[in-house]
Amino acid sequence: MATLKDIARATGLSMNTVSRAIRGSGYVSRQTAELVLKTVRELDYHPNRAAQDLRRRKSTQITVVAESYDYLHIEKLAAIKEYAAECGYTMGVHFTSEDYPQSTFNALLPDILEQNPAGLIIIASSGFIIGKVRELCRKIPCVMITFNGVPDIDCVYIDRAGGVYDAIRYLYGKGRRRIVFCETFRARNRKLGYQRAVRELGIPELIVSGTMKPLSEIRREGEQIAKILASWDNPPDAVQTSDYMASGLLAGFAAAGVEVPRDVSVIGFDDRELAGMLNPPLTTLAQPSAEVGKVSAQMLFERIGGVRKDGPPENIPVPMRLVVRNSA
Amino acid sequence: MATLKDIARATGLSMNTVSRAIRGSGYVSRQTAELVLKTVRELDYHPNRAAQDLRRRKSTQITVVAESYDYLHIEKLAAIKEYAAECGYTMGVHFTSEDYPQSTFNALLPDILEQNPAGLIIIASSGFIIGKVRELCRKIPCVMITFNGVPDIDCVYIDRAGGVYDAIRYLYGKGRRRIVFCETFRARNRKLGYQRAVRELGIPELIVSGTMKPLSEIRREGEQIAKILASWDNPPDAVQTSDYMASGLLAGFAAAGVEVPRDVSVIGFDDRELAGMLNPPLTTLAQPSAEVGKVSAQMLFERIGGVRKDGPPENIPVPMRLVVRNSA
DNA sequence: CTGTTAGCGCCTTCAA
DNA sequence: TTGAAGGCGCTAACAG
Repeated sequence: MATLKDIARATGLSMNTVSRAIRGSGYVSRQTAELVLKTVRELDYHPNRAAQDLRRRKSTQITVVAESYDYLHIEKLAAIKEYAAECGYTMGVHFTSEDYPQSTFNALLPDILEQNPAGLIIIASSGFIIGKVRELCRKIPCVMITFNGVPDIDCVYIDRAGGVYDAIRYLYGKGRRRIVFCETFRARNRKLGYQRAVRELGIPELIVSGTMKPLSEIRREGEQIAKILASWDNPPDAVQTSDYMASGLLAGFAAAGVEVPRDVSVIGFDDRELAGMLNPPLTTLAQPSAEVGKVSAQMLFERIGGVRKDGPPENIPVPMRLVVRNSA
Repeated sequence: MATLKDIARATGLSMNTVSRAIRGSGYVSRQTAELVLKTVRELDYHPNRAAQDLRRRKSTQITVVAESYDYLHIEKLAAIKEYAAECGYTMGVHFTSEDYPQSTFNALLPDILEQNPAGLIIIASSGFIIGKVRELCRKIPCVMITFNGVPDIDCVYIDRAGGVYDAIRYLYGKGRRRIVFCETFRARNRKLGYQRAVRELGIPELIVSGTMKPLSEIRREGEQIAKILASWDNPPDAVQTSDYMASGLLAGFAAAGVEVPRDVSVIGFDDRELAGMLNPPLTTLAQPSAEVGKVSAQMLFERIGGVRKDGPPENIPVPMRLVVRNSA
């Protein structure tokens, strides 16, 4: 790879002049500048970021750490990368994953610190990692993407409670009065939104608990739950639950001769890829993944840029969007 | 952040001795080493990778470029990262995406080169990008993850033809004789595998073409195709197609009173998240995403490590796996 | 076993 | 408008 020195030699100028010409900063005659730029192109010169960073004493890379690898993460990564690129930064990525035992957050930390990133975005919700980040953010700007707000850490989270609240009101607006909330893994926030809505609307609180089984069994469980719901003396006219569970509910309702959405409406949660492919296509609350990624990057660069250098931590909820398809 | 100099000052040793002690390379007395390591911990010192790389004249970062952001990419990224970490490398990520117009491959190139990565893994299949990579790999080790092999470039690709070939033979083994191949976007390789299988097995070639519509309409199209297939005088007893299209077929067959898999078997392609959630759960050919990621990383590090420094380009197909669920 | 010297590629300060 | 000198954090080559 060509270096500044190569350009200097080729043009007969000093490295310094070449450097200024390339950055367009400072005083360089038009002719000199043109000569330099031409030579840069000829030698296919690209400045060395590591050297620049070293000299300027600041890194132009941010690092994203994702806990496990949810499919939806890819949209967050893309949005973060996009925003970072606009700010002139590159993005490194790490995964903490149960599939790869050496990839615990702790094991990753030295690698992350050695990279000396300008900032960190951590997608995680485990108490352990939150604790770690609490220490970490004294040394380096950190923003988390979490399930819930965390008072003393910058973080952005999806307003799951608000999303479900909206969904329940939507169902109510459609005339539904017996709305079941079918609880699944990590549904605490959603449940809160459900409860607030039914209380306000004065309709009965009907909560059914899934057994929090692994993904591969959720569908079957959903089928069974649908059959149980259908057999109630006074069956529900709507259900809110996860997309995964909803896939089972739809199959179970079909088997029980209950028609969706005529007899019962179903609203899912997440808008995973499968939602639009179910039968009928699932009305669901979409995770604003790209938005979350973008907002987290904005927060991070405010800290990095010093605009909000030492301000108090902020928590930003991002609203969900109800994607209306055919199931409700 | 603490530097080597800080450690040297704190211990009263020279920077060099400290450096050797930390790297465990060279001759350092046990006492000195212990003192250094203790101080390192106290000051929370982490070597600066940028400075190390600069001095050693080699980068310890690889870069992955992904064309668009398919959900399945996240598994490839995780596997690549894992392998890279084992080799002591970190991973930067870029996306070329239609959603973000400034993220064309060309626009990304300067950023990538400035990072001076030790190697590149490019997940893409457009002719344009392949052309670019052909130039690029003269300057820096490159491995591509593509749809098809590319003779003059290191690449790994999923053996789609072989996967479908196996699936057809599987169906034949189950007694199916009228097997339809339902063509969708980018199905050329798959079609080849289908054609080879039916030729060998001496059963009729039955190809139905989808209209390559956008994802959101594929499901509806699948429903219609299912109805058409069901109305044939001599209807098929099996269909192979994409997971997306299969979701529509299942819905359409259900509506037409055709039972899957009793009357007709359906085998999908990709094993996307939705496959296990359909009704019935879909038997499908799984993309070996993690395997592809790992193999591509292995290839790259062979080039980087010089083991295969100037050998001829290699093309490695990775076999698919038939995930048997309920639809076939 | 330990310290000194030099320099990776670049940019900032200062002087010309 | 240009150039020379110095140093970011680190390590390799060489002395001691």
